[in-house]
Amino acid sequence: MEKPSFKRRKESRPAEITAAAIEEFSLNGYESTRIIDIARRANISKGLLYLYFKTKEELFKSVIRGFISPRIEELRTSIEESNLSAEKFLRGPYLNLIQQIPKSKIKIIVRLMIAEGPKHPDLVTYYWENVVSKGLTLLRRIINKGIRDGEFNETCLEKFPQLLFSPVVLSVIWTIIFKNQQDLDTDTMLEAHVNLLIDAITVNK
Amino acid sequence: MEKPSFKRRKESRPAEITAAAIEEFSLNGYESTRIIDIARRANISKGLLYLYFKTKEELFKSVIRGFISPRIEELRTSIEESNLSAEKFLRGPYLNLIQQIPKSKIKIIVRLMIAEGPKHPDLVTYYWENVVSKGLTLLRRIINKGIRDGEFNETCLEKFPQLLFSPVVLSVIWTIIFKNQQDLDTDTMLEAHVNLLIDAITVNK
DNA sequence: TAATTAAATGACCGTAGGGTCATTAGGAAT
DNA sequence: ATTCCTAATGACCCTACGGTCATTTAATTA
Repeated sequence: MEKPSFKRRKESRPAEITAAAIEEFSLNGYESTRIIDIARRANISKGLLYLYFKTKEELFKSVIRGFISPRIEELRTSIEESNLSAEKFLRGPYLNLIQQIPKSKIKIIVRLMIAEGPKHPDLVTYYWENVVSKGLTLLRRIINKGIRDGEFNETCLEKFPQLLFSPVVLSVIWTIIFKNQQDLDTDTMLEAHVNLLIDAITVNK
Repeated sequence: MEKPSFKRRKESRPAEITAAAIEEFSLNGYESTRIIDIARRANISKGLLYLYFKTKEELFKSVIRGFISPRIEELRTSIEESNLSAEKFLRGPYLNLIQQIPKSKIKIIVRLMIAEGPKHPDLVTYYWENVVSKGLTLLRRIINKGIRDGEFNETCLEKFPQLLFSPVVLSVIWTIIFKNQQDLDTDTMLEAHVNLLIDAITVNK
């Protein structure tokens, strides 16, 4: 086992820096995070960080984008590769996916988008195009399939697929803000929500 | 019409300062808001602001509390003073109340709590005790009334009253972040949501 | 092993902004 | 009118931090 040389590792630096940065940004938000803290966490000097990232803002954007991008294909394939009925899909893979979110680091992104979004409009655009609008489209596709197949009634869920997702947003925010006040069993709550909505839109037998 | 004297108005200063502060904080969040900007908006000098508020942090907390408190009685009375059936209450006063939220300035508070909460835990405690836990209790009361009266099935909504509220959270965040990407008809969406949930939990005839 | 390259350092700079305080001036009392 | 009190001012202090750059030092080449 060789002890790591802390010198001359041009290739691995950017990844180490962004990894350190997401930790720090998630702890303190954008403004309160100091470059020197990120550098120290990455075991490098401040100057070296500026060799790889021109400004704090550029580093921030790079962090957000790098964090979101890997998740997107994951989401798309999970949705597209299934041949389940709409109801089975919602109760299975979809429920499973949204149950992961409040436990994953994605919630950091949600908080940062809310807190810093208004000051970084191009980040919002990126997030919209790569996550939100794609997600909405996929949800809408599922609902429509259910309607076509006679499983679901004509429903306003097709107009507002957000309603399928809204408790995820609440869960994420809850776990960020109120974890010291009251725990929330997000797994059970999200399952309950999916059940309720399916009950509401399923064609009566 | 007398032109206002900008001198010696000890009584009205604090209110003027907090009014200016909420504007600035809602524009930029806590860290990025400069004291001098708040002072200028209130037409006073920086020194005078510090005569009424010892620190930026104290001013911030005062702003949040001052903004929330007036809404609380409003909420409580709206809920307690009604003798409607549970279903009628949800479709009427409750829907009406939540439809106001994404259009009101309350969303500023939501954003600030998410962005700054982790750094101001006593504010979170205040918000929890005065808004969230009270709201949950009241919602649970309505659901239970519906069950007792035979309107609703035994339902997990009683365990997770948050589900009745979650699209409000989504709406608020949506209107803050994505207003430049895509408008959301929150009135219609919230109505659709209440309808769906009531459909799901109403006892079959 | 000497020369060369570029990765890495950290002292330093400039500025922004929270907070202070000596001074000014409005208004009340006599 | 004179005196006094205190609301109000804004110049100033000080620290924090984003960003720079001359210098050092690890690897590479000959």
